[in-house]
Amino acid sequence: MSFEQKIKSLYLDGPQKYVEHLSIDCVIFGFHQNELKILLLQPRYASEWALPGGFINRQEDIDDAANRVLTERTGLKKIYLQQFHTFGSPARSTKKINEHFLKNVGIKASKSWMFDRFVSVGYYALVDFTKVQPVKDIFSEACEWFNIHNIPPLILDHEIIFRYALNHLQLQLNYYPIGYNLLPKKFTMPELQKLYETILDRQLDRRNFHRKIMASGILKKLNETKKGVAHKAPYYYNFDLNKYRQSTVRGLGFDV
Amino acid sequence: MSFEQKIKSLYLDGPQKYVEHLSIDCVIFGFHQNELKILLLQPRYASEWALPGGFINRQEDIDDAANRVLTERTGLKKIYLQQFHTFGSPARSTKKINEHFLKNVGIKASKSWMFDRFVSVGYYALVDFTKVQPVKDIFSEACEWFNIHNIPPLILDHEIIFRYALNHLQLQLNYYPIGYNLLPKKFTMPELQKLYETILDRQLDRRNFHRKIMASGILKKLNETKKGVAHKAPYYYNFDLNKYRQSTVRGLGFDV
DNA sequence: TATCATTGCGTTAATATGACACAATGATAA
DNA sequence: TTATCATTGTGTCATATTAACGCAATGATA
Repeated sequence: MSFEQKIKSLYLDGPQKYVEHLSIDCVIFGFHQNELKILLLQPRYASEWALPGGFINRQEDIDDAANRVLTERTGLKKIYLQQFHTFGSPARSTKKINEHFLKNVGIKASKSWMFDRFVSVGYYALVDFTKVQPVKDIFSEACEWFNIHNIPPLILDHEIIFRYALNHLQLQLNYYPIGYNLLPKKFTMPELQKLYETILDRQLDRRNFHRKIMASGILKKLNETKKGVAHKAPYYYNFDLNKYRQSTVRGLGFDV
Repeated sequence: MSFEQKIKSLYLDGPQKYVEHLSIDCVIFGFHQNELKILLLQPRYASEWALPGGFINRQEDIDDAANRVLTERTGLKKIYLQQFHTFGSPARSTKKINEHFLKNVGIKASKSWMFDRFVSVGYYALVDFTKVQPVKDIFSEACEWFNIHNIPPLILDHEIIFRYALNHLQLQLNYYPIGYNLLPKKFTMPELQKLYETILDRQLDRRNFHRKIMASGILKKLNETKKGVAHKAPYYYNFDLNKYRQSTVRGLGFDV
């Protein structure tokens, strides 16, 4: 199917395949070089960026739909995924953006389910940055990582959605261990600490962090140090998956 | 408009007024006689009960829709309301229940938006039990309070929705003060403690509870004791609304 | 007037937390 | 080869928080 055919089919016959008025938006977090990043798409013919999103197949669970979107954008399967909020302002319509897009593509459509209001279910995902191969969708001309402190202007209420996701992630940090999904198999203590600091957006005491995280029992110290590093070489650690999954960790007392 | 007309209009012309495939479900919590209760509806011609719910007007914010549903069922306005999760299994269809209902009412409708799959946004509300006047909706023949430990069989996934709401409320207790919406203007310390114990489903030490809750500064002790009570009369308290609203209280350290 | 379950206020020991000290490490540069 | 030095691993200590429990005051009831 040609690009034009795909677009036409989506705009005109979408309701045969998808649930109308409903969409998914995903905030995909990755951690790289001590920076927390999210994956954004740039829609064609638009100046603003957008969160990766998609629609829900008529016979599909919304969680599955979110997983599908994620796999499509990152190439990863079995991703850590968490629903956090549903956004349902009546102003949530991409009518203008869609019309602008269609005009540029050269397709005429006076009516479309895509012009309607959409209620969007927000999910956030934690992924291993190094394993992601960003893939743009049919509407987009770019798919890139952005540091969470340097987000470009976003369409609609996508910035609000992102803020909600980040806040949810920060609160989550108090109740569940995090890192398994964001870090490589083995990592150093300073790396893990940086991850926590980046998410919480504040400094933590190195020594107290070590004590707390070890007391939770979710880490196993490996008999191996990082090579080729200036100064004292830190040990590698990995997660004890059994304990990791059991532990609600009762947070680590890290408040936002 | 007659009952039959209303039903016909809803089933056949609903999409003109409401957003298809989308609904609201509300878990309405009330506290009475040291018991935490929720408000349930019994749909006509059905053996199982249901959470109060409704649809979203085409130009209505979903939060407003939830507020509307709540006001309709309880008569209360400006209720404490919190979105907690969205339920989107493709199995969420009330087709059979609807067909059974229509058959009993004597209305024929082979097709209806009401037979479709619904994605439902879950809200929970905290209300002052003593001020609620339960009002049943058009589908129902009863609207009653049930102790959360004695819930009758519920339709669809409504029990799961209730469990999610309760869990969310329990977690909330760690971060925000609760009680203003669930208790009368003035109340005693044992009453407040019972509320916390009921929500958390475990006993708390009377003296430690007193100390913690007073340390948070959200209570004002009134110069008045409860009358007509056996044994030592407890003092009345009320909430210091300013401090109540400011305080995230950093929980009271009450974990689930 | 004595009883007694309940309330209000207090104490203490155990534990958790925050702030900081210091030696060990090992690549880098003199 | 050796000194330098930023960084890591581990420990200490004062303070704050928490859990567990004691005891006198209250006031309706017997």
